Amino acid sequence: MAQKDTARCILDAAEELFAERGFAETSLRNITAKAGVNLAAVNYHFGSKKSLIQAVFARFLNPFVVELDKALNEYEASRQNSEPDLMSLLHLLSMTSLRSGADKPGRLNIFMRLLGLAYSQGQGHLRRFLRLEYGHVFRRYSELLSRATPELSDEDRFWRVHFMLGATMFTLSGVDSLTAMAQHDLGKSTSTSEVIDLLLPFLARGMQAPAQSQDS
Amino acid sequence: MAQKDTARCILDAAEELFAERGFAETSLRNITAKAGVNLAAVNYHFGSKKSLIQAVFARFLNPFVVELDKALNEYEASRQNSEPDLMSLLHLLSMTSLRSGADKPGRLNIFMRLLGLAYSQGQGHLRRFLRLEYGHVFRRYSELLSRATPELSDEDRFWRVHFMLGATMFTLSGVDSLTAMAQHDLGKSTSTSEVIDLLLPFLARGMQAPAQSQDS
DNA sequence: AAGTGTTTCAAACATACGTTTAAAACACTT
DNA sequence: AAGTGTTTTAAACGTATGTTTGAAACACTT
Repeated sequence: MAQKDTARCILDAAEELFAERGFAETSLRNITAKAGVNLAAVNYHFGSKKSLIQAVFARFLNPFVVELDKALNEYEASRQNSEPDLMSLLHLLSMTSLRSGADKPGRLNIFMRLLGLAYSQGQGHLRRFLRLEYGHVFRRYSELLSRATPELSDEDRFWRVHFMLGATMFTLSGVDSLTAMAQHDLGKSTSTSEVIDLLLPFLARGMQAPAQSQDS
Repeated sequence: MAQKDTARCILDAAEELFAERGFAETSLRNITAKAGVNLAAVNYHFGSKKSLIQAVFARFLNPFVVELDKALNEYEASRQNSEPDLMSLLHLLSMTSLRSGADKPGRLNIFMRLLGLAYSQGQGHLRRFLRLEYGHVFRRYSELLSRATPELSDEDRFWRVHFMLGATMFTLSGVDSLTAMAQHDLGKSTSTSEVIDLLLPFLARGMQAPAQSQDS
């Protein structure tokens, strides 16, 4: 399994194991055993475990931000005279995400789970890394999102963006377990892109809920 | 800080540290130091670190399910002739959650994080433990939720319930990081119950989005 | 006050971890 | 084929972890 490229084998194994068990619960020995490489290879190729974690993210995220940037360029060009629309922005993001993980099935799921772990587990270095490395594109998207929801206060928008993020991360990171449950409970299987089709209207409607003023 | 009851001191310290850093990243030495008790006390009183984690979990969940069951009794009694209403059901759940963790801030936070781990760990026995021990109350709530959203297909409802679950778990489990970000970005601090007040309309609106039929 | 069961304590235990090392194996130019 | 820079390897290092131990301290009945 290893012959091709040691660093790549390590990334593949690490990606899978991190998603299964979390960061702290996955040892370098687990990773190198699964990858079929020597224990020292991780430190040789990546320097440290921390850097390996960041590299796993970077491998997914680098192509993703390029794609997203391109998609945003097209989007802004095609809408130069009209304000951005929420549903189309969400659709743009989902399309870009699906396309970015397309080389390996389940990579989007894995990445979402990793992102969730990065938020929920300690890993302060990861959040700093993400913010520093990819902050620009996210801020650009965020700007469009603001213009697509001018009726929201900054506070409302901030929180609702994270509500969306939570719903999306949870759903996509656990899409395998969830589709299995859906299959069992409803007798109907659902693909990832179908799940996203169900998700987007939910998000858009939640986002567009009336602002929290005084109301029963 | 310890004199009163060693086991309780350990639970308090563990709860706080787990919430701050996660489980694997918190050592028994961290916990016992903070609790002001001897290192061996954890193993003496709880048997193992795993059992301590479950004990932290049970301390929140046992009163919670009792409270939820009571709240559902009252709810059903007061609405014997009318069908349940979505927003009031969500409100009931949030009130019960907040009340259950009211004696110490951050308790709801760690419970949500535990729940997230139970979901993200595909084969964790924690998840089976939950389903077996507390499944009845959750199934009862789920039944009411179905009656509150009769316009949804079983499939739509299944997925949207999990969208809600994801948004809620992510938000509340990371409420400390998120409020810190909000404080930094907006200069405004937000309490947990205020976050929930922002969350519920988002969830309710998403839940009530038009069903996904044939539409642009 | 002696006796008894419980709780605390300092110390040690075994294990697992991330990382380093120095030699060996390899790849590739000259 | 020798030389050179890169990669792989087995072994060891230092540290931190969860857990166990046996004696001391305590609480409480008799």
